[in-house]
Amino acid sequence: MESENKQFKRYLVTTALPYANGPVHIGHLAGVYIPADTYVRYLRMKGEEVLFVGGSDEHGVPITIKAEKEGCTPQDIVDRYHGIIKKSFEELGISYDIYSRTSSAMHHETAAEFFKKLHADGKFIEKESEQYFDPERQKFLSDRYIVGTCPKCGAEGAYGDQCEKCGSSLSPDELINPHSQLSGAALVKKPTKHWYLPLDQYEPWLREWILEGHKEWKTNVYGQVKSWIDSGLQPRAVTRDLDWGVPVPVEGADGKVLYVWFDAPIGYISNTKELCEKTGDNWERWWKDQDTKMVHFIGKDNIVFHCIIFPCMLKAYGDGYILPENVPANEFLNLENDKISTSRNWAIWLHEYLEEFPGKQDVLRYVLTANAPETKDNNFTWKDYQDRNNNELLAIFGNFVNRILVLTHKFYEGAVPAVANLTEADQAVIDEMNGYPKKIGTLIENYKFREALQELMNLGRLGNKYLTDNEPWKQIKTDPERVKTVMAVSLQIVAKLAILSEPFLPFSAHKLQAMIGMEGMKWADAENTILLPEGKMLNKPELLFEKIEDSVVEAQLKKLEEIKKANELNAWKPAAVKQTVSFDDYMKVDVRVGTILECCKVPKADKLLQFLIDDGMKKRTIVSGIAKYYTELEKLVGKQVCFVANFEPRKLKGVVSEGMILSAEDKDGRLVLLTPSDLVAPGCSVG
RNA sequence: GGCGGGAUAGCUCAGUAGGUUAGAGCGUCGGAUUCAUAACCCGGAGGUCAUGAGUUCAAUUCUCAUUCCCGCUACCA
Repeated sequence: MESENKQFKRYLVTTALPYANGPVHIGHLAGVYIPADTYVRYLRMKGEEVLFVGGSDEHGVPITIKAEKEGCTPQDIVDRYHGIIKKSFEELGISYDIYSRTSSAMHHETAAEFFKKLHADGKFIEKESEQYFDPERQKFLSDRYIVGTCPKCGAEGAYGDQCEKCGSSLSPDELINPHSQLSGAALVKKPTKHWYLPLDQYEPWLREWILEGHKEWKTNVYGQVKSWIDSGLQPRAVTRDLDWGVPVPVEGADGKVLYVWFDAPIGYISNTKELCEKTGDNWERWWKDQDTKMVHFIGKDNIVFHCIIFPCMLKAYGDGYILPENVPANEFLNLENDKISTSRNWAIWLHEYLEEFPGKQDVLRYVLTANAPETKDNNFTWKDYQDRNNNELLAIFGNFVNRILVLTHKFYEGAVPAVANLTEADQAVIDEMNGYPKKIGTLIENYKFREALQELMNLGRLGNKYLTDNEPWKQIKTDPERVKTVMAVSLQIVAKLAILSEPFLPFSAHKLQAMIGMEGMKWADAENTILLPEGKMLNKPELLFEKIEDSVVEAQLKKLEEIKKANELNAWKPAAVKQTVSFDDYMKVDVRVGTILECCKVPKADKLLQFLIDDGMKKRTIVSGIAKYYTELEKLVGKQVCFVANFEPRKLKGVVSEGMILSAEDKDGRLVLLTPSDLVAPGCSVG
């Protein structure tokens, strides 16, 4: 099963489908799209047959929510973001053979067919469960459409999966007074049928295929897959009650669509078909031929889907579908020491970058490759961006090219001189430079893009050193014959750079190739010593990179600073006042003061503290989710707190809690216990 | 809390199937140079390899515990 030695006839390369509810940012690029594009460009230059497939993931609940919020249709949302994403990828030079979308007709057809066959072959199990139903709209609601009062912070408008006020994750059953976000109607529970893929049945096969057969996968990927398999796989629902997506194509499935994780990876197949239909190619040779090598480029949050679930789907389908040979998942990129976040607008958006930094695609590609999160989360800073541009890309690569071309025009009016009478040192340099194509290529084939780029720069360093060692600007006065050889050798290095930089820096590579009159070179060509023959006329040199000034970086930092400020201002206004309640209703709640007698952490729970409270009559146990904010527990003993005395007891992590301790939630989410300003008798009521 | 990944020079990262002085790039300091976008080239300084134990003749590398960061997942009457 080891693929190390196997020779493949063609490569199918996929990139995680970006979710079309927002634009693409530098985290996506560094983790997925730039490494994938570098890989693909390299393979093409090697003369391999490659298909590079991408597309937008356009189904799922968040898109429908966003549409609801903005008062438009889901299709409007995905049209907008698909447009932005596709265009920005093109401008960055991500060289897809096809970038399509899961709302396409071809995808709907393909995904439906895929489901139908699995269904017909009995690969699913069917289960019925009780779900919330909106009687007015006559449909089942997904978690996100169910709103109610947050059981934790009491905020109105908490969603069935999460309260945005306090950030706690919820299940619809926990919500107080659940009702429909669509109609406002109170919800009822009704049984609904769904189809499940029994992943557990594929466990022995997964073990064999990955744990035995793919020990070469990256540690983060292998480790996570192993832990999933070892802890026992569960059947996973492949359908949902929703009206946005691919309708479930069997009888009795009205109002149901394919679950987005089931539908999205099939998009790789649909998009392949869409392309092949246009070009007259046979799509099956890409997906059903053991001589095709499939590689999925993804981020670490996607490992399970691409290593376990999608392979199980393909395996269940059978019919010769191939499996990925590798899934080089990357870690995450931070921005200025803070997690990138779409909702907090903490990101550098690709489409904005392209607008603000015209012609600087390669700078971004360079920086994100040089600092790619290949083994651990990395940090992007604008200072680093500037340094890498000014001190590496420009100073080593751009500068070397420029010095050579300027000298060639100065000494020889732009005509390449001949290599003659090589010294030992010349030969050593030639040998070294001829080794780079292989060195860099091997690194790329092993997904070590950062190191590969480093080696490319080392070729530039080799050139700079050779030049300094031989000082042609001095020798031209004393030994012009010798200078011809030095310049000729240097020019071959420039030519090599023009070829080998193409996977990483396609725009600059093409610019350089045009300057020295080289076109359509293959990777293997770079192994030849003489790429620019004697007498060849070079075009006028232009600068490949320009210096990035402090002011540019400062402007970007200021922009981020403002986002941070705006976030602080927006995030914390007091919550809207809740619905009016009657005095009688209020009096039903019995709030009292109690004295803390004991306090300890609840085992195996991060957030829970267990209190023993003197309520004036007895000792009662109350569990409260404030462990994060109170670490010195001994200091709490003796303090008085307010608590709800007449809640039904409830079991939390095995401990029965008899009430709820009241605390205030500060704007940063911190919980602060409420304590009477003077000592009072335990058990006295608060009102 | 469970599982996975990570913690190495001022910064961003490599690395060690355990073995004399732990690497690279950038930054910094010094030198040399002027063909080149004040870029290049040479040299120096800079690390108790997160913390604490254990195994070993020997641990940054293996084992265990702890702390912190990231992802998945559980708990917040």
